Amino acid sequence: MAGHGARGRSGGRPTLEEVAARAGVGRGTVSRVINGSPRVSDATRAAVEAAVAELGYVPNTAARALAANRTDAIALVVPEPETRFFAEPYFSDMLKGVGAELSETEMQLLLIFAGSDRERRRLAQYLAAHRVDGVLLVSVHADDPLPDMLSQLEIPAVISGPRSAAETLASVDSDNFGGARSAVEHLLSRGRRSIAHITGRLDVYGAQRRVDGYRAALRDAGHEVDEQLIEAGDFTEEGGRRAMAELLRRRPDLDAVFAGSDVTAAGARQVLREAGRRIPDDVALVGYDDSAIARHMEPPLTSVRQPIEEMGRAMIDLLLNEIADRRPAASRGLDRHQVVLATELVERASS
Amino acid sequence: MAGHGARGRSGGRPTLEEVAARAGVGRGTVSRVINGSPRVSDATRAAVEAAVAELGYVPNTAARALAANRTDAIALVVPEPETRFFAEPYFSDMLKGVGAELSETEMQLLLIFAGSDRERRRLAQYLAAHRVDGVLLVSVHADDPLPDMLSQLEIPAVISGPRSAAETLASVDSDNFGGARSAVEHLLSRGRRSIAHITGRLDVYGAQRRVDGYRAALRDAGHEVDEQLIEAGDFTEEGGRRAMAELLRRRPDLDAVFAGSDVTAAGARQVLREAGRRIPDDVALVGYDDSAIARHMEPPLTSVRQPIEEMGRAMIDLLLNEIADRRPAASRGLDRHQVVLATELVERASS
DNA sequence: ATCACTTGTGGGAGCGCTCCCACACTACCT
DNA sequence: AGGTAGTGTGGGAGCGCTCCCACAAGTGAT
Repeated sequence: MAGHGARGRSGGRPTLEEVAARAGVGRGTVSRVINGSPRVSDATRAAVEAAVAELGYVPNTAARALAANRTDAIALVVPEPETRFFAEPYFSDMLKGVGAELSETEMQLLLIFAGSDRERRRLAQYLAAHRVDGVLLVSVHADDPLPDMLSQLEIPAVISGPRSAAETLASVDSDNFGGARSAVEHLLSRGRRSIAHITGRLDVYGAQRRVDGYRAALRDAGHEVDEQLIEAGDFTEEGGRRAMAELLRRRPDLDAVFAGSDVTAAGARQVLREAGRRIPDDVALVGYDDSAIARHMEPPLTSVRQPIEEMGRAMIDLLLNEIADRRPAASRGLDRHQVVLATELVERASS
Repeated sequence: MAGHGARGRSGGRPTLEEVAARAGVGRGTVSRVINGSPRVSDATRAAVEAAVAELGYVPNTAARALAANRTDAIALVVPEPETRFFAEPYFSDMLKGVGAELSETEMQLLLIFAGSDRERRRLAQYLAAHRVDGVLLVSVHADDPLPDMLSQLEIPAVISGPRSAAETLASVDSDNFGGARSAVEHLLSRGRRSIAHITGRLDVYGAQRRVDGYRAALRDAGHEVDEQLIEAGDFTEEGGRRAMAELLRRRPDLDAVFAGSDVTAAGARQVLREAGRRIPDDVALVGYDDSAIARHMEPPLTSVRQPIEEMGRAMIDLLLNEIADRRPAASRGLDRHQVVLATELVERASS
């Protein structure tokens, strides 16, 4: 017996070779047809396609992956527990964009949660085995080792929300600076003059950019920035309450608040109410994210919308380019791939 | 030059062969160590493991898949659009159980949405290419061609919620019969005598079983079943309203309602209120699913809880067995693999 | 001592592709 | 006529594993 040569014969899935025999051509030619190479005559192509159809041929992915050294799969890595993934519409919107953009291609999307340490180790193993051609990274914290690991393994990756202005990975972001600026400009145009800002977690780059945008809007309008009106929050409701109380103590005369997130705004709103301030009559309130909270708040919250679905699409675009570029040892690091998408101010009754 | 032999050499990932050379053993031996075969001496095993560690060897999945004809991946197929997946806690709970059970193994989980026709076609192609070793099917409609396709392709599959009593696929279900019976027994024990039932969609097997359980509970308690007290619903809120109105018209004296789902119960509750019936004083109400709706209803709804997370775990157990069994052309179809898990009645103020 | 197992090991063959070289042909220039 | 490209095609080699056969060496019963 020659090895295990007969394994899986007899009625198994047809192979390239069998298609070639049926079409009366060579293996290489069938491969070219399957992969859409232009160097095939129309007659031959038709013959091969007929054979493929008759035999119900479907390429063996494992063989292709082995020979071509690629997997035709990319991973969306969520460094959070499943629970948060389902709780936040952010991920669902992002996934929608990613899925839509990917449906044009042959790429398979894998969704990988890496919330626990255990899961992180599994993921590391998984990536080390190069089981995907590229990685989409969402909601990565500043000190996460994941991005560096990906660089080390030379796996193409795109991050949503760069970790800093010096981000080395390809990244997609919304225009935090512009979004914050438009929120403040909106408040100014409504005649507000004493506009406070409750920031997000300042170790998140996007939160820093929002502070920058806040400052820029004021300065561009000829106002000077009063540091007393800026108080650090952390994206949470509790943080919003704390910061609002502090701001109210320091500057009881403030007439507007721009919060770093909708959740923060919800906390601020509560404190404002308790202090007897009416919204928007006494104090105008603007949030960030345009989440469900914003729509359901009383009064409905003006908020800055980020185009999350489009961000997902853009991430796929970038990633597919990275993957394609890598094939013929491309001009790496020449042009940095950073995409920034515009935000939109959604005006509601709170301002 | 011999072919493209040098491709990927120089600093590429180490191969089995290199590990073997380093450890001073043959290829076969390394393979045995990697795959945990017991037929290796302790000394040799240690030497190989050292070499693996030194070289940072990680097996090439594609090569393994090609040689062994398996993929080490299973798919969780959701024949719904992403939106519903995120909206319903059912999926999130199930995923939690599946993930937990799978984390013990080397299997990779793929999440595949097949809501649209386009996505369905892609899925069919995907499955035909045998890109997974097994499939988990959730929330499948009675007339879905997917299960048959899987049988045809001889891909191991487990379905959550059998399509009928004659389900051929391995399946995991909660005890719909017992759940319904315990709900009705509960109402009887509370002194209710005229207990109505709003069914789920009767083309869903689980809904039929609930009706059976309802009947059995009444009969076992020595009551005869009044068909006038059974009205078909469809799991929706609107269906609940319609059915409740009808029941109230037919039997204005009813003093309890067992609804086929919490959502249905919500619809029924609304109609009861409008008819001036107090819950639970005039009419007791029990739902099914123990969803968030149940907890937040006014008054909180007594409901039958299904152990969804455990169902996820059980599905993985079954599927892994199916996959293992299939390898050596096993005794197929002898014992049908049907698991039924117990439900639990969660009593709240509505009954 | 002989036979029969058992245990551990090496390595050939093969999984089904892609890549690339070689080789026909054809077409168009000198 | 000879050269030089360009097109289409066939098929060898190799991707990195697993499977299995062959065989060495040890162990015990006869």
